[in-house]
Amino acid sequence: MDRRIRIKDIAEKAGVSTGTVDRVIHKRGNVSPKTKQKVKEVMEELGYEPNIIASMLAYNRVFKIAALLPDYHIDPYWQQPKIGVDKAIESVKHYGVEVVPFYFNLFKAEEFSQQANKILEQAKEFSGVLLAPLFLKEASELLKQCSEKQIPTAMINTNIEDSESLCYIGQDSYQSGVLAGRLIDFGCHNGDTTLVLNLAKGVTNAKHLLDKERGFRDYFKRLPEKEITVLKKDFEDFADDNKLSNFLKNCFEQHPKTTGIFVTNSRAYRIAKCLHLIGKKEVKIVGYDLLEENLQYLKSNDISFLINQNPVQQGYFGIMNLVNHLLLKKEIDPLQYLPLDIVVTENVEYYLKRALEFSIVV
Amino acid sequence: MDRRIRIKDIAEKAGVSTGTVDRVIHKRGNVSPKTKQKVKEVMEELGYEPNIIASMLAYNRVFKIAALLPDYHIDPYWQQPKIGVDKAIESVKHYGVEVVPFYFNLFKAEEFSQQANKILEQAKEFSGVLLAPLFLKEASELLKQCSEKQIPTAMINTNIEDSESLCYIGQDSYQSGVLAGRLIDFGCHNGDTTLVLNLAKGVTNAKHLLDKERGFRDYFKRLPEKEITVLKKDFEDFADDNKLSNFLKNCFEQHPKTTGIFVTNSRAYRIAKCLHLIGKKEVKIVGYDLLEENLQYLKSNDISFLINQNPVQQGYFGIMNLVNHLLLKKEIDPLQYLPLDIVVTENVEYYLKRALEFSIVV
DNA sequence: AACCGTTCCGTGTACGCACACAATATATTT
DNA sequence: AAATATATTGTGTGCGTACACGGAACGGTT
Repeated sequence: MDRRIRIKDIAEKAGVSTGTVDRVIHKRGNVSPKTKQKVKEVMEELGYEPNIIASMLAYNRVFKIAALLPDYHIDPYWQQPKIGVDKAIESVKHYGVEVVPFYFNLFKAEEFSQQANKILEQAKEFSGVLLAPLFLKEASELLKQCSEKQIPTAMINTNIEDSESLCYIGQDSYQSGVLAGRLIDFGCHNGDTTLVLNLAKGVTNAKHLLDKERGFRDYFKRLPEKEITVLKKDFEDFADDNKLSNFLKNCFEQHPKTTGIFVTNSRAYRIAKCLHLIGKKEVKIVGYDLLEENLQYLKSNDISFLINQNPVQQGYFGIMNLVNHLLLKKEIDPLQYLPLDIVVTENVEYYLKRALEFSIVV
Repeated sequence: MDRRIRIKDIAEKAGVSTGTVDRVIHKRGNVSPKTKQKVKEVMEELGYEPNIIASMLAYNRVFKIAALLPDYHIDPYWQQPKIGVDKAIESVKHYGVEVVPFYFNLFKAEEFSQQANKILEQAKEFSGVLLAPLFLKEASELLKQCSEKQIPTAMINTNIEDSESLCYIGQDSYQSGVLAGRLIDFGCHNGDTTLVLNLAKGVTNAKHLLDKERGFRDYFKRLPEKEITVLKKDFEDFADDNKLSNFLKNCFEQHPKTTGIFVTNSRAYRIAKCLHLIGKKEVKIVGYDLLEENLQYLKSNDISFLINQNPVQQGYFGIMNLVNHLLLKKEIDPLQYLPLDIVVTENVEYYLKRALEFSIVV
């Protein structure tokens, strides 16, 4: 009855061959302006929509995508984007998509560059690149090179603005800071102090961390009824119980009215543990990410809230956007903010389950 | 090199024709036990995985799915699952999937039955049924009939347990009640009263509403440090400002220490409006769903929290699960709880955006 | 041995598109 | 005007699978 329009139908109606229609569709040139016009008209009139299935079958080529991500042996957080990437591969392997992972130590910019160069060396191999551009300078360079070579790139976790990247998938750092403010606020009283804590090696003034802090401060600035002091601290030796405990003790001595701590990355569990050690139980902690270590303390109510960065989805959508762009020629939204999920004991289970089962396949 | 194994490869290695392999794969019979065994062995050995793309192209048949949903003109909430359904259609239309909607008045069980019968009449047409089984008795009947006719069904919004349905996609009602308890608790003090309010026409003792209430009560039962009184009320004339306001006024007179109201469906905005009218500003409201009407009051802080039921995803995954089952023969998880998103002013934007852009296509 | 009915199996075509190659038309040069 | 280059168009094959059709093999009956 109302079967779908095929290339053949267009060809017949336009009085040309399917080859010519094909050339018009794929802009392969070698078509006279007149027939090109005619074909386009007929396509418009009949409302042609390509049959992707048949297209894919005939296309018969492998798309290789490079994925440049932090080594998840070094930071467990990065297992999660990898899970998402794997799910995506599973979903689209029928389309002949392959993903080649490249890992770097997330504390070493030079390793990032090294792996980036590896990718660039075999650039002809790759139809797209997924990356976590943790290092501004080094990542910008890679993005530039890819752009020159016409290789689309998708960024996750960290956004490098004004880059030529196809898209960024991740969270709105500023707004996640604002949200953290709101969450800390639930346990705050007038005159309290609250601490923004960055636990990281090396003084990483990464933009997304600064944005979080700014959002956090802005939340409290906009609060008319309460006066809250916001302090910002960095601490590098977060892996050492003693040092971290002492650091925290010091903080409380200097600022005894500290009632909330906002940990700007996934290491809130370190704080929860050390607060336990030094016997501070009433301090509210807000942190990021559903790591196993964090979940324990969330369940025991030592961590009040976790903000979920949806890392699995970041990996999944990163690949999917590249595929949609490359195979389906879809328009890609350059800025794709994922939701800022508020996670408490009562709803954590479902986020974990989703992260594992997440697969929309087809 | 390591190209994928085709039917042809198996045929050659097994010393038979592709037709025979095809018969084995599709269990069409007419294959001697011996060759059948041989073919299976070779498939196993070579690790055959069907090329879905080619399969779909050759299959060349239309899958019709019936979607039995409440009429969204009567309750705006139901626009959202429809959006999800439409997105799903968009994603899989290339596979020859068609969805035929059937709408019923969500306040009239007999309309549900009526539309269900329409579907059953043309049962041979449909390869699957998506439904929101709002009415236990009527829906059970439909599910039974479909099961007998071997038509897979997917349920959203409301779960009918022990039915023969392929899957349920929605939220865990009980746990969403628990979560609501936690959220109301943020603004509660010892000795306060809190109100569970069901705004619906007809005394719908739907199971999922009872579950919500039970979860809510259980949350407060488990609270050692506070003593909170939980009241449950139904009110039918929720569309009438005056009646609802009077009803609320009455409640506050009888229970002056009421500090929180848990609205068990998407009509929290009605309460927010009437609290405004009667000049009660300090009462916390927790409700469901990101309806336009609710969002206004969320932004003005008259509603404290909204729990997102992910209605768009319900529709989307409902269709997708049927497609995965029918086309890809995937194993389907019979119980798929979606996350219980806690929505506040600071993160609402991203949930709205996701609902609109949500589409994983491919 | 001829006939018939099963059971079993191979061949061929279609699905809609991509692309290589062949074929024709048109322009340019000699 | 012929020869050659170039632009334009048509044809055919392959992608991997599904399925209809027809043929071969086999067993049993007369």
